[in-house]
Amino acid sequence: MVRTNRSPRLIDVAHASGVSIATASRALSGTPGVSDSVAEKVRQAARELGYVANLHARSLASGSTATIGLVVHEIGDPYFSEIASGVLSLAAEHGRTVQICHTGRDPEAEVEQVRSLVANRVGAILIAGSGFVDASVEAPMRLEVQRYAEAGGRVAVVGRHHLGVDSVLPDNRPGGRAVAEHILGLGHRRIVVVSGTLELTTVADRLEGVRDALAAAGLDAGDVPVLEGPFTREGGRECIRRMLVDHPRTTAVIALNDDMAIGCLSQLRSSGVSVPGEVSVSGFDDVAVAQDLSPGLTTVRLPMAEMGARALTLALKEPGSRARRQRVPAELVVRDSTGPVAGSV
Amino acid sequence: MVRTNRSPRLIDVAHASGVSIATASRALSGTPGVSDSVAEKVRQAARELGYVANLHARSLASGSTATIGLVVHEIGDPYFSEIASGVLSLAAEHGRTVQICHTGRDPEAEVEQVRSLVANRVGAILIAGSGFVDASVEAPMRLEVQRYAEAGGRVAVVGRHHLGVDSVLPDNRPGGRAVAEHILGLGHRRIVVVSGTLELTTVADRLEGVRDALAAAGLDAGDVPVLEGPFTREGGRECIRRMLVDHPRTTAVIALNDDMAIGCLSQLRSSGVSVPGEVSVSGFDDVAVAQDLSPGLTTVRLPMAEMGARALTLALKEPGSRARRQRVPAELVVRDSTGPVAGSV
DNA sequence: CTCCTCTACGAAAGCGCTTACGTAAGCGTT
DNA sequence: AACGCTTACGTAAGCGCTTTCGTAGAGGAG
Repeated sequence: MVRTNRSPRLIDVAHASGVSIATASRALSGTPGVSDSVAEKVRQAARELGYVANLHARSLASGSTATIGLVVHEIGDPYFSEIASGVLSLAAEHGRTVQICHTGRDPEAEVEQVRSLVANRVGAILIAGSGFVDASVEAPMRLEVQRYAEAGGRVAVVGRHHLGVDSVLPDNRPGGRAVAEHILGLGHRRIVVVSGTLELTTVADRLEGVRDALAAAGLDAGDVPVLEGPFTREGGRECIRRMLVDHPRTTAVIALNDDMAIGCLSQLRSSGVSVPGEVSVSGFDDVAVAQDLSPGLTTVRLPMAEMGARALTLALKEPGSRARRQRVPAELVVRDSTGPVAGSV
Repeated sequence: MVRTNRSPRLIDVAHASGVSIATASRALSGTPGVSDSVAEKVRQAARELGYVANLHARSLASGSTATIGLVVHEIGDPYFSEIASGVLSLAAEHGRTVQICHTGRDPEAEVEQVRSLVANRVGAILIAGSGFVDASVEAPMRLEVQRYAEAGGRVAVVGRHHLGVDSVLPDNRPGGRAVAEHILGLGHRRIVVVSGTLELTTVADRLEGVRDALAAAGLDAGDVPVLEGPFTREGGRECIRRMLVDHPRTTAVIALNDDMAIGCLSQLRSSGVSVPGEVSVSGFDDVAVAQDLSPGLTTVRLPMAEMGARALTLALKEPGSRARRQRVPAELVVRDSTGPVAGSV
């Protein structure tokens, strides 16, 4: 902490405005019990002195913090940085500061980070990013979060269930179904799903949706190979390489997030496969660049920034008697990366 | 703050290990003056109780914080989120937490945010993002930062000069020169620069570099129009629209960041102009998607994450007697969005 | 054996705020 | 006029730590 030469304290403001420190505190924090005239006098004095409350002292005394903690998998990933953007903007409006940590999708690091946020007595914790299908992996996190919540802490998650707290949940399954229907509607039948690790609930849910559509179209799940790779651009490239070898006659690729889809486009281009001429590609998320790719990426739009903001809103609200769930609609956005199956043109 | 039912306090640890609270404090924070045997006993007790120090109390008492503040223009922007990623990762290694704020490139909001970080007594402040050419716009920021630094606060900036503090500075000018030379080397002479507002020093520096190259090639600055727009994808699109009307014979576009370049590619494609066939396009920054665009974007690589990490390192170091500057090399990365001028093939 | 120097520890004073509690004044009742 | 109620403010007790200062005991020097 900077011992700013003479950083004014509350007592200085109190003296300057001729009131007690208690009254000054009340006036500045808007606690009732101060006449308007006195309150204004205090605020004036504070302004003139350039007084700003010491956050730590305030937190220590009041037992509450204006800081909210945000845990993401990787802040450099557009999906998360857009969520963070929504959180930061809304938090700023509420005069709250945001402490961000990223975990590199490591479940242990995740628990670690949450623990440290709890220790730092943040006012609320926001957790963004998929959970894990495997309950035993998810358990420590769930425990930590529950303990915090039961002790009165506020938690909200985005894109994650099974944690027993308020959540903002994108329609992953309906979204998956929607893209798949779109692809099927274009006549594609030799389809491949390019997927992140099936350990992630997000992946599982989206895949579920895709399978719903396939089943509805009378396709067997076995007819549609699922290529699994890292949930990143590189993962997308890798899956396409495998696809070109193992499933060369594929006409459509359903990638389960935009990152992978971008990798798919990249690798298909390098391999001289035209999109959507020979192979159609779809993504999921609608990250900002999706529309500027060439071809523009057909994908499912998730309002990431809004999701972040809504999670914060939930966390800031009085806790309900039970965990609230807000569904966020996923909207199919058709662009140029998908087209009718080649033979059918 | 969560009044965790029985969140153990230092005094609990002290009692449990049969020492005074002072000794317990010293043992846990590693302050000398405690025998090894006692220290170990205390640590053991702390572990058993699940004790974690209250950050606010510690900060209040000690006058220093483990939190570092990071100010960026817009966290949703890949340039900044990649910098943030570097900062977060390194901070985690040092056991420091990071508070991020974004300002929407609004100089006033920027000062505001810095002020609030100062008020919150963060341990160090990192500021990422271009400054403003206009000294009068930059002055309040400079003042705030200087005041903080003089009071002993640690500040480091990335991609920004004129603030009189430690800085990590990408080679914007040499980088600008390098791309421009590359474009010129391909035979282009009817060139347009697509630029963010010239108010930004980053833009000005890169443009300077471009002009260096043009001059060296015997071109007059007047021969190369500079189209100014928002420093975003949409800005890039907008500039291309103007270019197609006002400078229809252009064969190469030098965009001063990747975001704009991506917008340029997008608009050129919509307008049916082939890249690099009819028009070459280059960017600047090498954000992660640049390589996955179609065509892959020729650009200038800046190691954003590393820049963030280096700024943090500077801020964590003992302050030097004078402001340190670290130059970060900018490396030309040639991909497919640039090619020889059409007629010359 | 006394004096002095270290070392290891405890007592207690804050850090800058919030807030429970006390009190004096103002006002309406009866 | 006495009583209670409300409002507006002051007093002071912490919040959970760090750190200064003081002291007891061990050990060495004389």
